[in-house]
Amino acid sequence: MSTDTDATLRAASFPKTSPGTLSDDGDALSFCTTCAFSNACISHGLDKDQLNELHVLVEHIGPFHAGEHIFRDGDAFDAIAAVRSGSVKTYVLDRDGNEHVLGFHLPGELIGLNAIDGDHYPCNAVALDTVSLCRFSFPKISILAAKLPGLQRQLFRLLSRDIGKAALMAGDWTAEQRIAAFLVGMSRRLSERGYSPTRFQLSMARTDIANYLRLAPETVSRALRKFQEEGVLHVDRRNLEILDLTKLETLANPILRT
Amino acid sequence: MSTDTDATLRAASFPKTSPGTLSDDGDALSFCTTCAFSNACISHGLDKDQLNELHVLVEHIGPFHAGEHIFRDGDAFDAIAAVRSGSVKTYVLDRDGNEHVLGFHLPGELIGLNAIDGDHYPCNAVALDTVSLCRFSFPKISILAAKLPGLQRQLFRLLSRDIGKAALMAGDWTAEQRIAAFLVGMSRRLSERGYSPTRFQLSMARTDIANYLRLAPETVSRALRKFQEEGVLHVDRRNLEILDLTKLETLANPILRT
DNA sequence: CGGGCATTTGACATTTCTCAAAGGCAGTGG
DNA sequence: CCACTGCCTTTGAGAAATGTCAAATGCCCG
Repeated sequence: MSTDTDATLRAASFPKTSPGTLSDDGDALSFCTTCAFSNACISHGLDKDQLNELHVLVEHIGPFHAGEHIFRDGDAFDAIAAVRSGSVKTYVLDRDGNEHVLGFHLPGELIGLNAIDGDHYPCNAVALDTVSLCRFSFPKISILAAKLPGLQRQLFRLLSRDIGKAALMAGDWTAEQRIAAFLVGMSRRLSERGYSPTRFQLSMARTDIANYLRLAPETVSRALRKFQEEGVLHVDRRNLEILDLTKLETLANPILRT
Repeated sequence: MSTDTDATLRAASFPKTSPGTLSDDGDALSFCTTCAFSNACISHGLDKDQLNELHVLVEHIGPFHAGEHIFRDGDAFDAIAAVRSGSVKTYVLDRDGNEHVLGFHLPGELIGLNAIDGDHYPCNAVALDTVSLCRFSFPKISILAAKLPGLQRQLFRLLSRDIGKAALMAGDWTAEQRIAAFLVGMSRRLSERGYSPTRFQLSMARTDIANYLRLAPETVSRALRKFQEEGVLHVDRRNLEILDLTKLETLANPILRT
């Protein structure tokens, strides 16, 4: 279960902030360079004027600090958000109180897509480190989407993509395959954002990785050690260096289907 | 791996059929009573005229016979479809040729939603028994969705819902919990369509159930026998009678989160 | 009636989990 | 600056669930 260092921030944070936050960093368009959603919209038929219409819907919110919740299971839904910086974990608690990690969200990725069906978020979202977000009011973006076919299409695509992604980890794979797929996935997602595909720092605890992959933390630990012994990986606490990406990709192949 | 009793039907079937098929059964609106999608649209703000605009996009296709493919991994995507009758299995083959069942689709449910992101279907869809479908051209329905906020919203909701559903089975649950959740799910989905929640016939083989739940067929068999010995279930080949739905729901509780 | 599958059973193998404990890094307070 | 405390992580040994393999059974359909 996640700790919440300052629960009082929660109510004040995700719900609307003052309009001023939009230009807090002095450049309302700056998120374009860090927000894959916005970028994708450009490449899917939105021109500059249309993109501006999208921009006025955006609120920059945060920062959230590690352990702070962005939203909680049951909170009223009215916005999706793109991660600008930091990383976010989404999870649910089952009725026995057990945590189930649904995913990790890196810069450029959207959170809250699974809330569109319903009036409430169906999961919790917590910051793993210092997190800034772009908030998109969903009612407003829906109205805009009706006017801008490119935006509508992009939203459909993003939703559709997540359906496929969720099925990814669902197969019955060995612990090593799962972990390889996780590492390859992190590598690819980070490199898309301009980070090194081979050297990076994990923002989540081993227990979170294990929970996400449906393994015991001990199994994750042992597999990482084995990868290190085989020269595939260099592990130093949360700092990773992938020494043989090809080997990991081969292991992860059947999962990633790429 | 699925057999395809008549591969030649494939190319001719899912792609457009003659417009005449819309009224083949003499009642262009008849699918409303069997298609949850259409029903949901009504209850989400579409009036009769708007629904008619939706109807002209619809083509009734089929029937497909057991083993026939509705579409295949890699086929060009341009339509989603609602199951009118029968049931459909979706699956992928990994590069080692192993089948992975993604889901089963009963009357009223949509297939092809995970294809919207991309120009090709990312999986195969095969009829498990005799199947009729309503085909919705996706480009056309997108255009209509831009005009009808209720339809757009409904599409967003359906996509979002599938993201959540995919995460459902992803947890690490015991064989009994998985099978209980599967049975409860079937029961609920069938009763939504007006069938008995306690007596029904499975349209899929044990191996498909096992594959879907990521269990060995033997494990499914043993679990069903155990349920029968406990008086929870009566099993006769593919005919099931649920004797103690409450017990199954209790087992499935943490998975279904209901 | 016979062939081909799907399903069930039993015995056994193996992966992964569980439990218990030690090690190590980080932040706190003296 | 150092010791302390707490949490995350790693290790090891044993247990349990599930998978694998092989074979028998029974159903469906030609």
